[in-house]
Amino acid sequence: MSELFSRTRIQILLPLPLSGVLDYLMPDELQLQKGDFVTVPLSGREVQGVVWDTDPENRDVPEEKLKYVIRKAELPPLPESLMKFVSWVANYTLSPLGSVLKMALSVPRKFDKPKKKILYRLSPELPEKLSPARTRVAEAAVGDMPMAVKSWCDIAAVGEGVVRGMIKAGQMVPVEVSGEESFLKPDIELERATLSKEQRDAAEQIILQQRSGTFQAMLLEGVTGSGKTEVYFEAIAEALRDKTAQVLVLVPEISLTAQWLERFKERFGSEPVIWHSEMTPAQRRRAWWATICGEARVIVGARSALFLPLQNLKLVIVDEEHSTTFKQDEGVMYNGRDMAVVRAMHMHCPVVLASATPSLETLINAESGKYDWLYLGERHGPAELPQMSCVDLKKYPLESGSWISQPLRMALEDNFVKGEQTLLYLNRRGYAPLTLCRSCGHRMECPHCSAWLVEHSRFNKLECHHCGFNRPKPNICPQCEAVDSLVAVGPGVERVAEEVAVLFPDARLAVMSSDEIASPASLKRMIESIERHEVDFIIGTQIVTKGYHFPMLTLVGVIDADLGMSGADPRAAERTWQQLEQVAGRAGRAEHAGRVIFQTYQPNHPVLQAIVCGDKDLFLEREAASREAQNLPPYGKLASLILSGPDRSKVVGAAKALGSKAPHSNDLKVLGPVPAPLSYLRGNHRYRFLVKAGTSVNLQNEIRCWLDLLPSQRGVKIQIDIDPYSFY
DNA sequence: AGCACGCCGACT
DNA sequence: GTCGGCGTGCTC
Repeated sequence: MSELFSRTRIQILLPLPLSGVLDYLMPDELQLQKGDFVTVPLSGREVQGVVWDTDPENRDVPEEKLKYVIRKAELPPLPESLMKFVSWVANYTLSPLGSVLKMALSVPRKFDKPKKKILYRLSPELPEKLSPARTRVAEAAVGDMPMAVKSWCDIAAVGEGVVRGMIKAGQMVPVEVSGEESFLKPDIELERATLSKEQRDAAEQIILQQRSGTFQAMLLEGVTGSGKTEVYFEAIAEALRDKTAQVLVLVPEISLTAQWLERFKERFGSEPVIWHSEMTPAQRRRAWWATICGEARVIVGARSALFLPLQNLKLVIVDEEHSTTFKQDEGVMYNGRDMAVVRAMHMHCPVVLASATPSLETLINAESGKYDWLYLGERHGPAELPQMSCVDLKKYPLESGSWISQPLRMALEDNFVKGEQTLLYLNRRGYAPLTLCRSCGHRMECPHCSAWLVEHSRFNKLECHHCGFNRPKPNICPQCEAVDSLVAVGPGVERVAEEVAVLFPDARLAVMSSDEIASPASLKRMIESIERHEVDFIIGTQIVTKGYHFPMLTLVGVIDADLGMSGADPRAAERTWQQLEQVAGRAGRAEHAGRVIFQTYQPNHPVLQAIVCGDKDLFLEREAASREAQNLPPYGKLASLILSGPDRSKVVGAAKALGSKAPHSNDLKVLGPVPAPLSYLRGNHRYRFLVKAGTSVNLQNEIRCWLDLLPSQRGVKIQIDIDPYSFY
């Protein structure tokens, strides 16, 4: 009987943490193809998924278990290139396939047809005379394209009342459209910035590559202010001459790119489509639809934008490619910069990695010729760097409770007297990183993590920077009950600010850290205040390295240049270099010459030496040699495995069992298990393995086989991080 | 991710 | 004796 009906199996991938597809039956009335969006039953509920395969011969699951697909969504299918990319990322990161799919489908109500909307366009019969505001609206029109009231207000820079008034007067007429409101098209014919010869050459190379329709990674290197953005804007404009081409621009933190968006708007007449995780459901939906329909031409986004259903991707840009924010450190752990290269490879288009301080990985790829290398600005020879020097803290010891050495203090004074701005850089939030009982030696630690609680004097609180736990600062030691015995040890930006306030009672101070800056708007306010020279001393964490220029800033003091130069992180030196270089780049941008003073206990450390002589090549050479000697990325492959769980003995047991089965060969070493650098985090005990392998080893396969030797232990979670950036 | 199944404490 | 806590495990 059942043979009379064709019971065709198809394989559906659901956006759930499942490692593979589930089989379903295809109803006769539906012709389902790979990539189609469908709704299927799953243990009593309805779930949306994607047809991943249509192999009717696949018979692993008994037929009586199979259920029918409920319906097909009216939606363009998931592009095959995105399916390929999802599979690739799952395989590379050792994540469940469904978890990766979830990143591509993280859009609410995407299956509902967009509902009808009323937009407005100019009436064909406009009166001769219009008020100035209404004239602006009339002139802002793009052809006779209908737009929402809000869009009219934005592009004409008028209030909503003006547009509403015109509607009432019949000067604008309503148009009913189905679907989401369109995004404005970028206008590639607008007048462009005049490019230097060097910029034109770089842009030309990207354009040639882009036209050839083949994959190529390209490093676009140039100091801040050298015009990298104009170069790739030019390439974007050229790519958009193809009327269906899409361009993807990845940026480290979309919330910090207001200036970038301004420049884009100036060049292309409208804002690009934006994508990041903090968007509202309605915004996400609109951007996602515009992307899958091919209407979105330029998409700017955080790393998750890589998983958008782009139809005709012709160019990928990764701005600030050295930024570690491209690395996702939870869930599916991927590096947005590296995955952008893979995405471009699948799409047969070039990818441009832009930075003033490229990552060592990218530089080595450029040096070996694997990536094309485009420079802006003289890279060799004498650079116009600020005058840099070290203060050896062994020679000029700090007084107790003071973090500013005598030579630095004199420089601060000198600069203050001259009426110029000074930045004090310390990458440590809060008041003090450690609170200690003077009478019993008790350290205030987080109850959920093996980490000290950081004092935040503004709120009189102690806070854990790893899990967010916080408590009021006690007056009595919780251990020995001594009264008023708790003392702050070590500096944070708040404490340095306190010291500056004592040294310079008349000076105007600004503390810049993520604690002070709650929103992009408050950041903007602070930057403008600094630009207006309403501040004499800026005391800031790495938030100040994010590419602002303060023309009146002529002195930078680095409170602790040794921070982050020790420890197990193979990229610590490089990161320190990039941060110090970016901080140094803040000094003396305009006509004022700048100075940078580094306080250090290790004035002979190669990183500092290289920075102080301004010898970037020397530093990179040394750093590359050191990584090569240790077989670390990019000369070797690295993965971290973290076992964690609330029961310490279970975690240790599982780690030992796993350790005894660890693979070993000439080309692959497993180190560990050892307690992870934060051996207790958010209530979980953590043990870590590091897997180091040669570049020819298939690291993922080795780890898969290794983990398959043992059944998964309940109560113990295994986290795999391929090419880890975080060593906590 | 949901949702059911399942095995131990405070209620009518 | 039941209601319900959320730990574990499966979903085609």
